[in-house]
Amino acid sequence: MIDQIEPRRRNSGMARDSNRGRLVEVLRRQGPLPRVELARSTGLSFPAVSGLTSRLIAEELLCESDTAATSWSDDPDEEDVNGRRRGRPAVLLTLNPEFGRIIAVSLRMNLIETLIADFSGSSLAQSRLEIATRALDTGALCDLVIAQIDAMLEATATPRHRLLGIGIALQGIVNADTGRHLWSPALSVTDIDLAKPVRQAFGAEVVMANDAVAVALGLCAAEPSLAQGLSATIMVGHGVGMGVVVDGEARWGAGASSEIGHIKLGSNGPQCRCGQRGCIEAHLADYALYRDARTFLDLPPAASQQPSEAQMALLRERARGGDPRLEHLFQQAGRALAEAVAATISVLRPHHMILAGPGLQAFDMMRHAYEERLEQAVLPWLLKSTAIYLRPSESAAIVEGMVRRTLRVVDRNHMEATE
Amino acid sequence: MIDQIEPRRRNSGMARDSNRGRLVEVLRRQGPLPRVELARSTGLSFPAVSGLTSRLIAEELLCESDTAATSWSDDPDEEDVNGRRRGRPAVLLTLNPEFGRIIAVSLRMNLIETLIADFSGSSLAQSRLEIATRALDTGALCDLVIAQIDAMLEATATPRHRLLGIGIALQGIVNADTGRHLWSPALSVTDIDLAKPVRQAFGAEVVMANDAVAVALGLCAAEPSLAQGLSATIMVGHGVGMGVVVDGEARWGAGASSEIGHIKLGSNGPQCRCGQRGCIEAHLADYALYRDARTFLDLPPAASQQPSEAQMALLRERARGGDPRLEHLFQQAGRALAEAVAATISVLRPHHMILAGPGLQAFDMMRHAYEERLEQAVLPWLLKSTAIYLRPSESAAIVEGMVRRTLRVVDRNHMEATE
DNA sequence: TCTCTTTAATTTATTAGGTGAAATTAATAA
DNA sequence: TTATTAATTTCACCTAATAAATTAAAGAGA
Repeated sequence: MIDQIEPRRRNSGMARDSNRGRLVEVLRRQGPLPRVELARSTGLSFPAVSGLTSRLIAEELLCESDTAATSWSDDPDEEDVNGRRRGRPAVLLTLNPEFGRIIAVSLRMNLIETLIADFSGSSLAQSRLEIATRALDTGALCDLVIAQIDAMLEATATPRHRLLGIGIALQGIVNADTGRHLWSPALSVTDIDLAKPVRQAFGAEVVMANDAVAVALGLCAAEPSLAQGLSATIMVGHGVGMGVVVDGEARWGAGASSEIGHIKLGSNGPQCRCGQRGCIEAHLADYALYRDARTFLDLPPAASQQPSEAQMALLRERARGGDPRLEHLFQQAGRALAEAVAATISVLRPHHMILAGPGLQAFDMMRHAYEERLEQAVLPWLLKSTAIYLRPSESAAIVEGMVRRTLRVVDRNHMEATE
Repeated sequence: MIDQIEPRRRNSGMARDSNRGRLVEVLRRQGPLPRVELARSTGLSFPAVSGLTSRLIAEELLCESDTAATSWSDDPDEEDVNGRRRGRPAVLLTLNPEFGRIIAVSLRMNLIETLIADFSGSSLAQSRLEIATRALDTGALCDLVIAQIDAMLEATATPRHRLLGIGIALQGIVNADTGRHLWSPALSVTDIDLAKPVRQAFGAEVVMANDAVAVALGLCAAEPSLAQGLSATIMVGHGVGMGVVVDGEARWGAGASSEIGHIKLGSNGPQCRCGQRGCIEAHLADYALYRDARTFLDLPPAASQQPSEAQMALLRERARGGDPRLEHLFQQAGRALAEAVAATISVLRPHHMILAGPGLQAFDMMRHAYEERLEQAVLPWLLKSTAIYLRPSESAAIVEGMVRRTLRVVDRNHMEATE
């Protein structure tokens, strides 16, 4: 039923695997639960859970949920028709939504999405700003992000001291050690430190992440089966990125994100945005497909090399209309995707391989070439031991995932702060 | 000086991060240390260390080392010329070599190496058996391995109950979940369970690992700087494999080893042993180089497609003699190696990238093509953030690494067993 | 030689945070 | 109303840490 975590008795204090922290983690993952169930899933004794929760309630981190109607048990035998059983009814505990709020920002080519959520992870408000991001310099970008966050705080009447954390997902390359943002196709500036000014402006923890990592976390949070073992999520869209998640967490050597899009398919190939030639991205990303299609097709020019969603939809429509040159283009993209999957499986041997992002809306046209190449490019038994999923997720997955990631960091900080 | 590990106070019992376990781990890594130093590097208090060590000594896991002459401090200011300081002299503690013994076996193409070590990791005896491994069936293989282990026990007068663990490193593919050995170029049989019969024969824990992983662990143990962060070790020899080590441990999603050798360089290429075409291994492994060289050169045939060390030495000698066709072959191998490194860096973004194995004895001839291709194939800033090391290690590294790996498992089992 | 200083290790009292068993509480069923 | 049931809390105790004080073993100096 609910996964029985190995009990870790008689330890304490040390933050992330303190029993306090584990209670919060379980509640975060499995929603409102009564104390008995918390004891079962953490392996702690009832008295321990009782004591810990009463302290957490005193700190206002938890609260007793009055929606006693919702049932937490999966076993229908234990309930009568009203969802009520004999005996003292269980009191459901939840993360107290009023404990504080967090903000998630997704920064992409020509688009800044912002979302504010309460401590339980429910969205309170969100905004979407279309703007020519490549035209911004470092200062303007910071100001813009800060203004967006401010607008969200104001819209939900959130005083600044209630803001617990800010998560920023970026398309591009984030150095996990320094937190600096090295390069992004969405920006003309490079090697900027976005975290620091935002942290100074709000005095809240700022969490940076690659957008593929954010999507990967969002997907793993949504489907518990993906949160077990090693999962690799390839994001196909404006670029081709990858996020790696181990047991539902984005812990990794050097930053959880991979530059899979810049593996080369041959020593000579189409020009990639990165300056090198023959990158997987240069066959598969939307800008590459659109650019190549325009060499033989009459299509409207893309603003700053970046086709809009509408323009990509138009391209797909034309391809489905039966143009053999376009068909060939998408077949090429399918092969490039297969190579990305093959390299990932060969190097990482993940349990789960997830293909996500808007680029997969054209997967029907890539499928044949993709499957054909994949079979040639991966050892059969290796392919067999990896489950491949298609999730042509919409952009909301990024902020969703970023909310989860930010909350996890906020939880940890609080556990460390209160010893 | 000695790296200060974050103290993890007031927890216990739970095996692998119990404080007992951490003491053993520190001693395993840093050799004989006095109690004061143990307290410093674990962050525990003196009384805690005192109590824990006295219990470990009672269990005969530790002992007081009488080699008081050796100095454990790196700071020369704190010592006088004799290596002695004022005050009560420190009593060095060591892992008690007499606590038990372990055996490491390396199973490769036409070669079985076996080594027996005491609990402190010092080698006591070893053997080397050349035999046509591909001629063996499952039963004969098991019998052979068991006989080799028996011979080692006898040679060192080790009673069976003193054998704490057996580590077996195999060239090929090990399924970490089931422990079964799926495929190896050294064997004609597939999907065999070597661990079970050996475990039954000796009643000791059996640890299986890929040979590249064993080498990776051995290298990380030998050079502490490699044990920090994510390190990827590519082994070039009879095949091309990779081992991934995170913070000195071989923990990984699906088994710590990678099938990097079977990433494809193009959709059509030379035939690989695995049955597919264009694998990196088919350009880089010794059998491929030798096979291709024989198409235009008069060389003695290799026994069961596997050239001997002498034959490979001959090939290198001829190539250095200046045959342009051989030069081209090794350049091709250099490019294949560059692609392997490029794919690894792009996917994993490791802190350390180690190139190891006998195949690198020809690296001087591959170097130019390797460096040229590497620069084209990896994003420059990504290449810059990865340190690449050359370690054309000899075969001893495999058993060395396997000893470390086996001892770690044995330590853990003991910690769990004694609560 | 005897004492002082220094450093290592241990003893003692205390504390944090867990445990199991039993008591308490709040509901349904009879 | 009373029995039954299940969730939660109380109580007494236990383990493994800590801090402070003590003991141990050496060199240095009179």
